[in-house]
Amino acid sequence: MNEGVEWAMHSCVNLSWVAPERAVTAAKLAAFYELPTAYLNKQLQALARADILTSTPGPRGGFRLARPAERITLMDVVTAIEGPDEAFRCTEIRRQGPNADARTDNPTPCLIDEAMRHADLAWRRELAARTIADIRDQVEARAPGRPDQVRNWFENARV
Amino acid sequence: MNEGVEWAMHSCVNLSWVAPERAVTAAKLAAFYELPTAYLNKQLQALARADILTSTPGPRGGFRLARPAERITLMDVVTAIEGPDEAFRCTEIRRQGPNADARTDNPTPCLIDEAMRHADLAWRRELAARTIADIRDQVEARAPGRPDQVRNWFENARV
DNA sequence: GCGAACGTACTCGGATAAACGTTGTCCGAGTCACAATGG
DNA sequence: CCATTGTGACTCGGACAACGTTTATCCGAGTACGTTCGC
Repeated sequence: MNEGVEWAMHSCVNLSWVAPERAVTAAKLAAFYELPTAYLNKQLQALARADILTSTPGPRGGFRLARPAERITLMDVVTAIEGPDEAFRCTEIRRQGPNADARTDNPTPCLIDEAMRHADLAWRRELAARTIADIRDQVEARAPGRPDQVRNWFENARV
Repeated sequence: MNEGVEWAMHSCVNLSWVAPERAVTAAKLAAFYELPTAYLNKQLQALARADILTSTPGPRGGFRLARPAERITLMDVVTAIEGPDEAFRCTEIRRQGPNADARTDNPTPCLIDEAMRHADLAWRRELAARTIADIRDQVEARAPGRPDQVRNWFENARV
């Protein structure tokens, strides 16, 4: 799985602590975790394309959450970065070879594909059940000072 | 996800239809679906290393299931091919940067990692609940003649 | 005729290249803020 | 003093390389069978 998923999720949680009208630049988001700026920018663009973030160019520009953290699921973030395709892709090899199912219009689905999709669906269901707000709240419960710390650093840091 | 997973699963189902003492060569298993022989062989070796198949060299050699199909789960096959690592790997970026959690011995786990592992676990649970025998039985229910067809082809095919 | 040893062909097994996707980087287009200027 | 305009710097955005993993392939080590030779 793409490493950018981890970066994107942490960045979304951090963005959930800044004032809604304040935008944070990709450079600051990267500096926060010492990540390569240009590459994180690429991931943030993917989040913007998926309408998870909104991006504003120019001075005072940057990224901000496009909607409340309660409505951003981990599944949304994964889909934005990794793409909508599921991990297992059935290539229908049973249609090839000397013993291929004769009927090319065979309506019966590949049972292996079906089983893999079932598992994939369970995975997606779990991710769709957790939001950025859930993570944020749990962090706040363990470290009450964290929101202010993050907000202040983004406000004052000199990148 | 590795494409070999699909090949391995189909091959295991096919092997479940041959007599337990009859070994099938990698060449025949590959010809059945017109797959690249040498590369399928690589996947079969991985299955053998995971004790899912047993391999015997020399004439009349080949591969056979190491245990009844009822005791081979789809999870076993995926693990054998893809490796034991989970898809998402937490790199602990929260420990990096100016605002890193001060305590390096911080016992609190990364909550994002925890959520991803939870989803991964659900995925694994689904795959562990399905066996090669389940697939085999479902195929037989839909196509009663399939077992004989496969067995005979493996017996008589001239590769 | 029977048993054992030999040679042979066949199998897996791991070591070795090519292709694709991910990772990482760079510079240009667009935009907002600020400052200077004129009324 | 206030509105306007021009400048400038700052931001994202997509186009451009480098690395690593996956895909694909090949040849060698080992084995069981069939044959041959000796008794």
